[in-house]
Amino acid sequence: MGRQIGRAPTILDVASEAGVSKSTVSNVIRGSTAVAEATRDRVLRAVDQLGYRPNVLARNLVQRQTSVFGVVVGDLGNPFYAEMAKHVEREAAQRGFRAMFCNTQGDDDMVLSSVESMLEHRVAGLVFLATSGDHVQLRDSVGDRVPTVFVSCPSDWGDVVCADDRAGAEIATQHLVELGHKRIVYLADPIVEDAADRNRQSGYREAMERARLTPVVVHWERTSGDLLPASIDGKVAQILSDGTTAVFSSNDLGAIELLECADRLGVHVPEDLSVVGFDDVVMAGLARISLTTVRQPKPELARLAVEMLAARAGGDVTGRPIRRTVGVELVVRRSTSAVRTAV
Amino acid sequence: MGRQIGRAPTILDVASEAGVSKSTVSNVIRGSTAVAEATRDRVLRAVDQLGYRPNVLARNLVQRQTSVFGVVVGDLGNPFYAEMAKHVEREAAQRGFRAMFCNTQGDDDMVLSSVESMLEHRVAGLVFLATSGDHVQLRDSVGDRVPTVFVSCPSDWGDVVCADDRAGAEIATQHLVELGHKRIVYLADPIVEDAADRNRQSGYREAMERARLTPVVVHWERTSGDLLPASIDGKVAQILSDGTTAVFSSNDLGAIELLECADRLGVHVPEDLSVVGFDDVVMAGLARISLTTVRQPKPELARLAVEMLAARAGGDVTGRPIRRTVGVELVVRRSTSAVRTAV
DNA sequence: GTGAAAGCGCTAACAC
DNA sequence: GTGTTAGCGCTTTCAC
Repeated sequence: MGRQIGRAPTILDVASEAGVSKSTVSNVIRGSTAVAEATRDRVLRAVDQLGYRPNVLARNLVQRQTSVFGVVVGDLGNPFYAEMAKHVEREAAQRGFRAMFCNTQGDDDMVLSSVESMLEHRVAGLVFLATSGDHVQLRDSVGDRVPTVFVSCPSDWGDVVCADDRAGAEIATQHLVELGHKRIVYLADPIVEDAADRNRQSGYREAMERARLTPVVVHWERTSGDLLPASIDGKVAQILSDGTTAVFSSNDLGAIELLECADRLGVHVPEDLSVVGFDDVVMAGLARISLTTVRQPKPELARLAVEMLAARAGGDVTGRPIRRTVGVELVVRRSTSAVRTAV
Repeated sequence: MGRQIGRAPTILDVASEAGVSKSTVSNVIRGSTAVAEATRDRVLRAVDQLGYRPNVLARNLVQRQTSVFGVVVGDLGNPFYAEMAKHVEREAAQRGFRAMFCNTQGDDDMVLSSVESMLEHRVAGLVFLATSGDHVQLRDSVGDRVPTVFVSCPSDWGDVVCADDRAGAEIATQHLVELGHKRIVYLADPIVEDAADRNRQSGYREAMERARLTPVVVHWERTSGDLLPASIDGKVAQILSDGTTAVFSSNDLGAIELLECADRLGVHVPEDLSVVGFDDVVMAGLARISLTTVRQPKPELARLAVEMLAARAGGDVTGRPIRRTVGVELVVRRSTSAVRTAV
């Protein structure tokens, strides 16, 4: 008899409707082995008529693998991550993969539980988008069961695709040095993943030391992921009061917040203070922001990461973790200028 | 004996390891019916030792339903959508649902194929985040098999959760009217979903007519989703040349781009031109942008949408589509001011 | 309280 | 070419 109403039609319903066996239907659906023209037509008609849609779950169960990537992202509210997330999804889709997202708000426990859930969903791969997490515990939980790629956040395990943080920081600092700045502060935004921050810091230090200048690292404090209120003005005022004429922020968001502070404090950028960021989010290019920054090639990062994952998922690549670094470039805008000669 | 190596352990492996039947293991995992304390411990130990992780696919297959929502979003590069996406994911996670995202770039075909794929994955519900698509065709393809909610984009089918577009546009326009502006242009950004745009336009028209002013609607042209190059300066110059002193943009991104244009053209905001946006993206609050705008309550929109979907998925709500409208408020910043008295 | 057995919707040999 | 069959890993009656 007919199938139960209210239930999605199955391959069996199609089979009986078309008067063939379910394997034949299966063959047709997968565009597989030679099926007689006439049979295929009958099946297709039945599919159409019943509004049949293959159940991916069942397929994945028997094939023992899905075509879904799990993407763990710190904060979609941060334009850099949002832009990266978009590119990752696009690249994945182009290769026939869907993307499951988890926004962890930078909470380590959330990272762990999200990953757990994704593994239970048997994702074909895991993408970490700039997640700072306890990598040891994470590694334990992921094991080597599923291909994993860290994007824009160097890790000591799993594949890594990241920008050349060290070189980027170096050219950014060098840019400030060449403008004649002596007292250049490195402003560390806690949102930036630790390992990435270390690399950027080391690039900064290198450039500073080469110029025989003293590195000064200041840590930005954040209570949440949002833009900060005026409460940090004091801290910034202090930084500026001791002769600092330039700041290199570990990311654009921090730099933009600094710009806000400076405006509030009546400090002119770039006349009194030069500011350089890192990332080159879209916002940085707005005329009113016009932030000099180090551009990360977002589409390329995403492409390489997904390519890697797809290759591993398909078994085309196996073995030891692969680490790819892509170049960055300095985008000079109007937040930096030559240091003002002392009066 | 022993399970095959290289394969994830199954409930059966756990069963034999613990010396019980698989149903017992199943009972333990689901924290279900009374299981003897001792048995539970043995099972748990085995789970731990084997690193067993339940296969959600198998569970979903037999239960005939997943706990994954499909989220269709136009462009994660647009901060408003990115912020909404984040909230939707958070709300879903809190209720035990995962989120599968598709970024459609505003391409109708992409919407359709994304939805198709998500339905094949048997998502428990569908969220449309401001997707302008062919709703008729979409409806055909979704049918009434899966709960669907449109967020911030009114639709004639499915549940709808959206801001009060009409009222928002009205207060925005009213604000400009009260500031003494006579020639107020409505700038329509094509990114904004059609139905939402219509509502905003109608609010604008109403306020204009009440003030006995002539509505003027100008359509923004976009070649891609990105911020526009200087190529639109001409068009904007033209708008401004005919005595326009205020513009109400159908969204913040358009308003911010207008700000850019104005800067380039040497038009001062708000002295020469007042600008109001719609959405209140984070960027709008930056001191350097300081855009007067209509705030959409993003967290609330997301919460209501997910609540709705979860209720439908759980069968707690059935029947005709429900439409919820949430209030908006005008956030006055520094992009608007009283019209300058003619010299 | 625990186990046996029958599926969930599909794929993938393997016969015919 | 097409049909038969045996699972994929789990839940869920229903006996014991």
